[in-house]
Amino acid sequence: MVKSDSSLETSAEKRTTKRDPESSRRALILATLDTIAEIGITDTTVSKIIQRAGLSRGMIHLHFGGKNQLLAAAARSFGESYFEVLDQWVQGAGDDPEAIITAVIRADLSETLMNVRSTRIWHAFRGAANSNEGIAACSGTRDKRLHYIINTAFRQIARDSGESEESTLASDATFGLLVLLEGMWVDYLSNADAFSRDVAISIVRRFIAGLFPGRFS
Amino acid sequence: MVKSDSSLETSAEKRTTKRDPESSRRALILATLDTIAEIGITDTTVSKIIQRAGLSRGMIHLHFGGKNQLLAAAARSFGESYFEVLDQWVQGAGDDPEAIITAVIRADLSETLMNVRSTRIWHAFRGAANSNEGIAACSGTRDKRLHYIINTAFRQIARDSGESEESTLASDATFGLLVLLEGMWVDYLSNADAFSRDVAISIVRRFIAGLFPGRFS
DNA sequence: ATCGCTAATGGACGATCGTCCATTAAATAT
DNA sequence: ATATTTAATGGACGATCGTCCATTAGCGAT
Repeated sequence: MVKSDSSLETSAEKRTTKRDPESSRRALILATLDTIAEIGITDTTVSKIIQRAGLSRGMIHLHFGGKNQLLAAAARSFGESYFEVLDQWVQGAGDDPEAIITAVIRADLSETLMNVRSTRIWHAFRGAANSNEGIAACSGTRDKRLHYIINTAFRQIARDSGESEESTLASDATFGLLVLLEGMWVDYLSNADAFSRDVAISIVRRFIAGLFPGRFS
Repeated sequence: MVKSDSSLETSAEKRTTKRDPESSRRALILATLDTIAEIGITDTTVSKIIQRAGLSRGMIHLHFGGKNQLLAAAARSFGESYFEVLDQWVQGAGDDPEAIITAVIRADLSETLMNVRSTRIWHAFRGAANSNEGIAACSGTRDKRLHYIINTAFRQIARDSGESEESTLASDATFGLLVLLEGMWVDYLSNADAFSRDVAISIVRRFIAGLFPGRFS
């Protein structure tokens, strides 16, 4: 009711009228993420954010209640965007667990998800999670979701390979893959130019192949 | 001449007189690192640092020229401390390259090097490296040194295994190990309680074992 | 046309930021 | 004992921080 009120609504996007709180919220979150990516979370101030968004000072307090809550909302939005893309790759992989794992790896290391902007933002939120509970919550949520997707697939692979359901193989593979992907993001962050996605994918797959002989070619 | 001036000098450490610039510098760096570990680099201010160090405001400008230079000095000090410990483990491993790799893994994942304080500090400096050149320089230095140690050992292992000197095996193993260790630090940072050093070591060794059949048991 | 609601504005506020410097005090040299 | 040197002090400074609120302005309802 907040969204689809006006009589006629064009297909693409809203008309740019002066009163659009939803649009303002999105603009503030986007400006926050861009500012963090560009100058770091330490130098991301209220003034810089509203300047980039082209809005007035009071908007942050009005729509989010304060800077910290805006940061938390931005972290949540960023995490959701990540899974929107990831889920698409996973759904495209079908039901085969090996294909799912491959899709997760390819997605996580793709230009769409792993780039200068996103690695900087993610790194910043990771650090801020220690002192901002809102950020910590959604940071943990992302980890849990990713963990679940990967672990489910590995457990099925282990089961298909004759391992007992509760074998440590699946949990070891899950842990190793998550750590490897996290490390890739850090490596990309500190040296994006020298980073090769193909090599990265190859390395990750070779690690998994060591745990599941015959799989992951 | 600044250090060994006074006539008699006790063996252990300096007397705690009121004038000791070297001691003041160390106190400021230590207070900086502790503050970053405790409340994050974003909230680490000049006031908090000098309060923790028990010194006066002017000391930072006097000894380092400003806050940014103090941060850079703290990053350098932190990196040096890391290698002091790592080098000890490596030297204790002797000349066997496989033992050297094992030592690097055990050292990097040891309580001494990987703990709540150090992972928080390292994560903060990684993020700050994007906007502070001094930090970026010493951050890159650490990576280069670690890369060199690991790569040298892997190349020798590859050579002993009959691979050609310039095979990609060694560089792949180096890349994979570094990424894995970096990922472990991130994983520890976001969930120190659930982290198991033994499992971590096992995972890392299993990855390497997949690249060098018969080695790393 | 008027009213009511609320998104939006932008300046005021006290607090705190990092820097700088006049001053004090401790150690050394004369 | 006195002078010189320099580590150390702590307050002043303007800038900027995040928050808040009195006010304006856009939109639907009456």
